[in-house]
Amino acid sequence: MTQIKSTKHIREGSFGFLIQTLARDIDAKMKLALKEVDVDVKIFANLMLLADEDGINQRSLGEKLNFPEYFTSRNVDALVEAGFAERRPDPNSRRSFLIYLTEAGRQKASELPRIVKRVNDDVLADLTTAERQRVVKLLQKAAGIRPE
Amino acid sequence: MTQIKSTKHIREGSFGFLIQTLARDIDAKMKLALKEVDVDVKIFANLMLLADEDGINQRSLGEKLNFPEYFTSRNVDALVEAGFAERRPDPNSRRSFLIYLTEAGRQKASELPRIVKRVNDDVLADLTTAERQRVVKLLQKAAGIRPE
DNA sequence: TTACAATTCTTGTAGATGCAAGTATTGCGA
DNA sequence: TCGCAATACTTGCATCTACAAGAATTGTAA
Repeated sequence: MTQIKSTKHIREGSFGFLIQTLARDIDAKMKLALKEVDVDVKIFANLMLLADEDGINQRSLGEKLNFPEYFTSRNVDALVEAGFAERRPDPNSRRSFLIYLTEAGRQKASELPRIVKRVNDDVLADLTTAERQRVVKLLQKAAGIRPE
Repeated sequence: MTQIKSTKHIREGSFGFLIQTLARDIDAKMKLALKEVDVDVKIFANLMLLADEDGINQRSLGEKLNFPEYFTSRNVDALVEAGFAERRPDPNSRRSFLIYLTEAGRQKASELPRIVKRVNDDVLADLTTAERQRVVKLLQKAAGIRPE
């Protein structure tokens, strides 16, 4: 018998539904894992990015993470408050700040990659290594990221 | 030269980061698309599911969508308020309701699949048909959904 | 039957998020 | 150089979300 186009079928075959379901799941798992190192999930992405490249302004920080401006603004507030980063005046413009990690921030950031890896491995437990690589490549393509 | 393990590399190769980025993007697009048919993104998943299978209680509605209970409770509130569904007493238990779509709800639900399809197609524009099928299969596997 | 646990649903509350409006600064064309 | 648009960032507010606690009902075991 041919497959009925039930909404269940549509839903579970929907890229969007799958993404949303996985996003919720990953978010909860990250939250939990980040508790171990006392990092709020809210600031974690910023912290990792700054470890790689600080001395940038908030706008470009946000752009690199696909975060809206107001979000970055508040995230930097939280980073500063946690003692992980500081805003320094931009010598080229008085309307922007350059964000630098503190030593504490850099230290904390170094603990994050293993957390990320663990959560990813957990979520992808049912996939083989080859499948993981394939799905990441496909998602990069969908997200408009070209692998270097 | 070998690839440096920059956080940028880790981030963009991270399943979690990709999922979160895509989730945000899809959510925004769905919100926009659903405005055309005057449906809040909050209730849209419930509406679609109920079109396929109503007369179930809130608990199983939530389970099918991987939504927590409190979320379903408020979603049904919204559905009822919008005139798309009604709570009827469960003949088997006074502590649960069975949720049924109204005619308006059923009518509205019938407009949704094409919206879902359009947004999915938009997000997946850069992927071939074969690639789309592959990524959906892989995500289903990661989400623990077995294709029938 | 009685007491206690489990089920089903709701709600209070704190914090997160998104939008739009606001401030300050800079760039640029007339 | 004057005025207006663009840039960079912040904030108020309404809404949403997560968590935990609560209320009503039902199941169960002694």
